[in-house]
Amino acid sequence: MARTKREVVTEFRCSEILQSARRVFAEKGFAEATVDEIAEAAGMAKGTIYLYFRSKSEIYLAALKEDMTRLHEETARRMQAARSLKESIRAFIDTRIEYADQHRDFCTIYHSEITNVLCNPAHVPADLKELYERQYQLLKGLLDRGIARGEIRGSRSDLMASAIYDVTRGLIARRLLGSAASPSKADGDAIFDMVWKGMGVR
Amino acid sequence: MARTKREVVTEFRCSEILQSARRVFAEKGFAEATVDEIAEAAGMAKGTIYLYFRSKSEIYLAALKEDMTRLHEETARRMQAARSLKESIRAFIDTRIEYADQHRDFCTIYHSEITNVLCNPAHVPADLKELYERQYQLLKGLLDRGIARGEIRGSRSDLMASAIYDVTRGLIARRLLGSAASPSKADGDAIFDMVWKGMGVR
Amino acid sequence: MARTKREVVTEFRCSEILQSARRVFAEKGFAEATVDEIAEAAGMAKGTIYLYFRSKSEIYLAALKEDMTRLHEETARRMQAARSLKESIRAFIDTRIEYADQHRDFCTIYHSEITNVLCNPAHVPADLKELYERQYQLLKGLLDRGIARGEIRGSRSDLMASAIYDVTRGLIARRLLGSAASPSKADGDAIFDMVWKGMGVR
Amino acid sequence: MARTKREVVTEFRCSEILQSARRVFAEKGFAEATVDEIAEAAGMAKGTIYLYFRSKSEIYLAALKEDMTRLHEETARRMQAARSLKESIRAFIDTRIEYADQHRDFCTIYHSEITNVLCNPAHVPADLKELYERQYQLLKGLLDRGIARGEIRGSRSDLMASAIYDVTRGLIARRLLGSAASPSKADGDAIFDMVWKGMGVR
DNA sequence: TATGAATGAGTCTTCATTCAT
DNA sequence: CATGAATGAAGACTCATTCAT
Repeated sequence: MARTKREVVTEFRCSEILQSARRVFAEKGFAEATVDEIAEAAGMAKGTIYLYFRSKSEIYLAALKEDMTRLHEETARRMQAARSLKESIRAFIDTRIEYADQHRDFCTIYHSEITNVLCNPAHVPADLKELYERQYQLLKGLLDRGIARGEIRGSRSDLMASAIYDVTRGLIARRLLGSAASPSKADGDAIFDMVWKGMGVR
Repeated sequence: MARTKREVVTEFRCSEILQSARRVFAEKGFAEATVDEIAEAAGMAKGTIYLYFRSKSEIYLAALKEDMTRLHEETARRMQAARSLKESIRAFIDTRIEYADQHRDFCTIYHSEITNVLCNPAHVPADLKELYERQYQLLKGLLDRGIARGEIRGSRSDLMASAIYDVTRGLIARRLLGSAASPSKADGDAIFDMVWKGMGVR
Repeated sequence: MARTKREVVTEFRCSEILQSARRVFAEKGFAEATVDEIAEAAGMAKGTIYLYFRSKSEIYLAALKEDMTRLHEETARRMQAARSLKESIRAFIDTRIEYADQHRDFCTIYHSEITNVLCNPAHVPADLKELYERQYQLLKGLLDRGIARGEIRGSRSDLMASAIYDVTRGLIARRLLGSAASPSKADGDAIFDMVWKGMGVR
Repeated sequence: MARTKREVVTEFRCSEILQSARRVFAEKGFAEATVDEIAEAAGMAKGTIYLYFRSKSEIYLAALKEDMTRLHEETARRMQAARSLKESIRAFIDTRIEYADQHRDFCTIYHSEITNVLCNPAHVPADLKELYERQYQLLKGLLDRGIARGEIRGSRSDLMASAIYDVTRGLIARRLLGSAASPSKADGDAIFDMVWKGMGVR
């Protein structure tokens, strides 16, 4: 039970740090952010940070990983709850838009980093790549099944999955910017409509 | 005329520097790249770099701007040469895929930076934002005209333009990764097919 | 009597700490050793260390002092038990070789520190210097008496004492290294033989 | 020729740095010395130091190595110039005493470090160990030849060499301390006398 | 008394930028 | 114009020491 208490404290500290780190990284980017700033944002001394994380990189990665995992889980959950191919794709798009609206800092970091997954894969740790890949497979697997069942006419499930992913990602980025003042529902509708038609269903 | 000679030399030096800078920035990213490396890659002394550019940032921005301008011009030229809405969109996609295949370094940098245009607009200089905006308007204007002419059914030209942009961008990123071994023609076809259907033409 | 109990506990704790400290300091040297390591080696929390010692330095010094005192006492005891000048010098050498074989950690620290007594006397606390001086006087006094009695021809008891001390010290250092696989007896014999002849006795 | 000029400057800078480093390291020891202090002592900015040396350790080692090499060369030269075994040993002792009187900083560092060669050989770079070994071999080789020629009676040339080395080292250390106000000649005489008699010559 | 989380001063090292040659 | 040595500000990380529990 004493063990549990320590664990609770540790977890709390870590999440405080990660929360502050997200803010700072989102605002400044990885390179410009300093550990001092993160510590100050978290209301603790720099040394304390190093009790919970080994390095600045580790903080960054941990923050990203935590959020990506949450996003993945939520996306997967809602896609599984869907009754049809259509609903499932819709769930993918909606989950992400909503998550982005609720975790703006995460999205800023995420979009920067995902660019690197694609552009400099050598510098990206394996577990992050895997998290990215899993998201993609969520869609690709769905589309493959749709193709197998004859629901979708096309053959390039890879490009379709990527396209859905990319369009959603772009929409979110623009919403973050504030340029898209439209309600998420309207944007999601429009995006989905395009995607759905683009897939040439039935 | 003496003036002209100097200008020619200056221009030549600048382009040498920018060329090397692209290589280095593409490989290491902005933060990890050092001016020393750029100088060495350009075969000149570090001090010389500062005769032509005021700072590391300025080099970065100049390289990016030059390429974006070229890409924009080429895209605009080929879109104007197109005979129809369909051909014009196809031209947008193809130009970019081809340009990316020929200027891999640029694309790596470009994708990183465009993410920032969207995510941290405050840190991005106005002229870069404008270049980005112009690309987007190339598409949006086209679509608006298509809608006005009744060729396209939908109403959200903004989202359509973004979607075309994003899907193309995503495709290019994946091709850079080498994952897309397929010929650019096939990928372009597939992407265009989706986009075209997604727009609900006629 | 309650007082005594506390004292016993305190003494026990201190000696636990000093024992671990010796191991750590011997392995890493003063600067590289951390209080954390000492605490861990002693099986207690870092804070506990500070209940018994004011600082890392103090631990170091206490460990050294304790051992030097013991060594001094043992040396003095055996020298006093000796029947002759010859036996007495032999006792000095043998005691030290044996002590070193039994307390390797101490010797490592001791040799490092004694160097400083000689090289940077300003940084060495007075009581340590005094302990060093006492060892030296043990020899010097003996030799002075030998000279007075006409047993030794030479006049520089200071240099003789130092030489005996230094040769013994060097031998021990090399034995610690493991390079001297020869039995301590043989090494002691050889050293003593040189020293004895070198003193020009009779 | 331009090449030569740069080399000259580099060499000059390095020697400035090493000179200051010797002072600082001698006074504070390796761990307590800071690169800032060395830079200040050398009258240059901290960054400049790093143009010539990769790390604090490298400076330390370079300073030590340079001096040890010089000392070794001088010792070897004077021993070779000697006409007899006796003169040769005398040359060993005298060279070192004189060198120490002229390079007090070096000696302080040297004695600290040599202790580590013996106590923590694992932490000492190979080239330093080799320099130490060479000094020892200078003596041992000499003694082996003396034994072979029947000039020396004993058999333990290893212990004799060590003893000569250790006695000299101890004398120097004490002279550094200022405690030995006697002229180097007198001290050298006395030491040599002991050593010579101790060896049991003829 | 014992703990170990928290602190923050202190250090090495890097690198964009300047400037004397 | 070109050079590259010099600068020094800035930042990641460590660890002796403290103190609330």
